[in-house]
Amino acid sequence: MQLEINSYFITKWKSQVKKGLLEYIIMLLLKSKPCYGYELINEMNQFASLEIAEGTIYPLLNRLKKEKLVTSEWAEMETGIPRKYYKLTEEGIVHLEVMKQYFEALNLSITRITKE
Amino acid sequence: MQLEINSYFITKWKSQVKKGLLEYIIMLLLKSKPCYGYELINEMNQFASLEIAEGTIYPLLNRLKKEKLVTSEWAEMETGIPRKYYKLTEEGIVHLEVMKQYFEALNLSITRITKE
DNA sequence: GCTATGTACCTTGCATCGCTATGTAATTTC
DNA sequence: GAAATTACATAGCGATGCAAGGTACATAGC
Repeated sequence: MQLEINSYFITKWKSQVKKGLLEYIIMLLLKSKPCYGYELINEMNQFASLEIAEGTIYPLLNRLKKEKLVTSEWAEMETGIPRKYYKLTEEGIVHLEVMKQYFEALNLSITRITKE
Repeated sequence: MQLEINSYFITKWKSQVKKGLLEYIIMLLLKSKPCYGYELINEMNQFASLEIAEGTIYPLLNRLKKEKLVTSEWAEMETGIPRKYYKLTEEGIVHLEVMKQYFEALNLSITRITKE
């Protein structure tokens, strides 16, 4: 008997893994350089092979802004549509550090369990 | 000016990180040995420093059972309250492998971005 | 015996957040 | 001038961790 993968389960799971981790990854990316929303979607896809929807990124960025972890600024382009650039605040950097510690500790535990 | 940590944000974030990762960690633990629900809470706390509530673990185990990724079996104890032991199925092992690949790839990306 | 604590299971309802779907508007390409 | 791309935004749905509440039995201390 062939064991089949329940792709519905896996798809659902992947989407759940993104919850929280997305916020972390976005903040990591914003720490290295300010980005605009549409750009982040491409960066995520390229660097992390993570497909994310526009309906995910814009609410997320607004949440981070409301929490004062990022600031945004419109940038008029010489050519093309105006872009809203997001930048990590000092507070964002401090929070990112806490998140990093948590994630790395968690990650270590997972690695340990995996190798058991 | 002192930069304060918004613990509410961090608490919320940690809870979000657990979404999805919890399912993965539980399955990893169950692969190494069959466990009962109450035991998993302690194992999680000990091995992963992850505090999880009972209202989290029992619905999660039932979901996994419904998806046929685990089976359960009552074990009458010589002494003490009966326990419901959960065990990863063959299907569960195969799914866990897919999840492992996804998580490790994601993890690699995060490491890369962090060091950028 | 009786109370408190611990073990072990379960369920209801809320809050959060990724995603689909949809919309707007400007720009670029053919 | 039609189609595709860039770039933003929002409403509503679905999935899931958690607080809160419940049941039932076991054990330890008084």
